[in-house]
Amino acid sequence: MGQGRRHGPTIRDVAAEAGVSKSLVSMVFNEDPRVSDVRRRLVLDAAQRLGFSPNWMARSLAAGDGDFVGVMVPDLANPIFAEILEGIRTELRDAGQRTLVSSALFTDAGGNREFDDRVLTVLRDMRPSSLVVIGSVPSLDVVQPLMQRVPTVVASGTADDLDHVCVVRNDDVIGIDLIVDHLVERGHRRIAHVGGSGGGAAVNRRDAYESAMRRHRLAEHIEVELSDYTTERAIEATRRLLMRPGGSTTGAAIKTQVLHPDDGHPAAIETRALRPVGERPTAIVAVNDLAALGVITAAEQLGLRVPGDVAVTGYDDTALSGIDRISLTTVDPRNAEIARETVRLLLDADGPFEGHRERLVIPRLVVRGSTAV
Amino acid sequence: MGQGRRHGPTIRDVAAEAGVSKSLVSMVFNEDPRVSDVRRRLVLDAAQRLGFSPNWMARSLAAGDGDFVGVMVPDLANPIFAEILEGIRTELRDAGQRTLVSSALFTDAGGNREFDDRVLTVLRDMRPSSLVVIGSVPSLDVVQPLMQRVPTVVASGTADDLDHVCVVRNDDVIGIDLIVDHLVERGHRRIAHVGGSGGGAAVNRRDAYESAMRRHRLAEHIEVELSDYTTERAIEATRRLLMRPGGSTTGAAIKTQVLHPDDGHPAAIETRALRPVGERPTAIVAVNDLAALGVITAAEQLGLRVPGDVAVTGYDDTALSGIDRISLTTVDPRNAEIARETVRLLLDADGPFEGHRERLVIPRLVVRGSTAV
DNA sequence: TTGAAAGCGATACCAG
DNA sequence: CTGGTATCGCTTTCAA
Repeated sequence: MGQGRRHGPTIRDVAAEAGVSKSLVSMVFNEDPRVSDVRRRLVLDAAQRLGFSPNWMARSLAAGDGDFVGVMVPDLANPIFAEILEGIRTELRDAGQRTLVSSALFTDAGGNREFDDRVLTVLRDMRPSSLVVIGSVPSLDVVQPLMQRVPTVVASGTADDLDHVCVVRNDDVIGIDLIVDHLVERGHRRIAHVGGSGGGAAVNRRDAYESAMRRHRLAEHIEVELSDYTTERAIEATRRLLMRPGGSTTGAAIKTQVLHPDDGHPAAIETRALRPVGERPTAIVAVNDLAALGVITAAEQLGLRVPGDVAVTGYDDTALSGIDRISLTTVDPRNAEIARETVRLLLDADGPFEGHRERLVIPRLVVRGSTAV
Repeated sequence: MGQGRRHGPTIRDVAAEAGVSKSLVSMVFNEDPRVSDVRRRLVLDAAQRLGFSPNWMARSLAAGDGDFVGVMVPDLANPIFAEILEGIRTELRDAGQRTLVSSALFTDAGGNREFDDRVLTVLRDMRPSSLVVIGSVPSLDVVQPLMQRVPTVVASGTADDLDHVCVVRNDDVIGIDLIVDHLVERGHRRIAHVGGSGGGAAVNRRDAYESAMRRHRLAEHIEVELSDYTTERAIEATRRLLMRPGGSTTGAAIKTQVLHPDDGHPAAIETRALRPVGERPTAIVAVNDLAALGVITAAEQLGLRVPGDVAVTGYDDTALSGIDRISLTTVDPRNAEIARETVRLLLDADGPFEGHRERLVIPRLVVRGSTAV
């Protein structure tokens, strides 16, 4: 029977306890200005006594609006998204807004990362008053119905051509320009790029790299070795980049120690051909910090010194790059600013966005040891 | 009026479209075995045509049970929690369970990390059929009412004395034992510890360190310098540990370059007193990888080589420790196993847990360069 | 089997 | 300010 008070007190209980009507209780918890202070205290005390707190589901269901900002972070593994998340959450809280954040990624049997669209379903049903997506979502069209109803902003991700969305991200063109300018200034001419694959920012950065090179009249030295955002792919790409194509023995033959991944001891000695100094890039621009790490690792395994023989740059200014032993020159995308702008847009909006807008934050160069002269 | 189809199709629409009653539609979506195949197809087709999907809130509200596992991750900034989360999500999915994960932390104006208990409210209202907390929550008592209703497990965190909870974590005593045994085996006797503060695992690990030292009859060399899990605190602790107390000049005077955090260039030269070799620890056990990084950084800034002058160990086996330039000997807490065990407990439970249980996973030593001989 | 009616917990509108 | 009533979208008896 309904007697079993299985789920805590309801407004009816509070109303009874306070000796008022259920409507009054509802109004009190909705901060309706029309209730008298006396009544308010009466209700609040009763609620306190009963340990009552309004049921959020029932509220959204009835009101047709959950009155909170829904935040989706597909990829929690990426520390920069966690950073942006905290920024947004903080800004939102300062603005007196409630937030509900949810993750949506999992790894399947094959080790592939998949997207759980049920999370979107829940979010939709909860009727958030606005939506934030941090990073890129595999299939943003699942959110499409939601985006048409509430203002939606994608922070630090891409959502090409998608309507009713505002994208806030750092300006990759400026960031890469800063990097290339810096390298050129330090005397580099043979500047290569490791990246270009993995979607979103990767393409922007690759294009920006090529433009910057042309701007410096270094078009002939443009060289892109494909890699995604991971250290592993970057290691492979860098090996391709630094060694003679096809492993030919024309270049200077060098010994390379391949370290065993588990114990750090030499597992094998490779003798392969490095590209000769005159043909080899003296600087490598990686698509992000993680990839830059791969570049450094690969270069050093090939016996090259960083930055002595080859300079390396990253992107994102993750905690990693600030470590003494890494000391990576990189670009700070200014995530705090991205978070701030995201929240500002959300608060200013009083309805779904029209068309597709973009808001670019100006990044900043962070010079460290990996490009020292 | 209600005509504005503001929120997508409902079961009523589907019922009308299919020419059946709303109840039937509900039963179909709840996989009630009593509906005939003909009717089922009829309903399913109609739903398909209308793009209908059942509203999760309304369902939880009416059914009094959301039929999903609620996962809370207070601290998304820590990569090991993200790792466990993905593991749990994957296991749960393989078991055919829906998951809703939510974060609950934000940084306030003062830079302190605060806990947003409203998230717990939502979770409670959604009526999850079970609950997972990844890591430690500041105030677990907020969840208390929930824990009494549904099976709750804390993965990789602590919840001392808390009732109706099962804790799954790695066995810190075994982990630290492995570390200390390894160091002793490599000839170290003056082994110090950096950690002990920050709650939860920190205390366990400190105690385990002291026990292990005593077991090896090295009680006289026990030395703990307080630090939490962060690189910054660890740097400070390590400086205290390696320098003469009070900055006296009795020890060998050495020059230390303090690098400017922004550009990696020397900002100042400190001349302070290092503890003499005979008194200084030859190995430092850090509470976790991040702290170990601080230990390495501080040691090297003081002119010591790692592992040449001092060996360093971490804990957690984060991606960081595997990097060539870091190559940190550490302990793998076997997060995948923790995730697996967590889900197993949840699925086996058919009601809230009784008392306070703990499930310990046996960790594994990962030897790398930072303790090389 | 199926369909009608009574909630789940709260909001919203209405006349009193 | 008050109650009563309709509603939100779905589940769940319980007759038919």
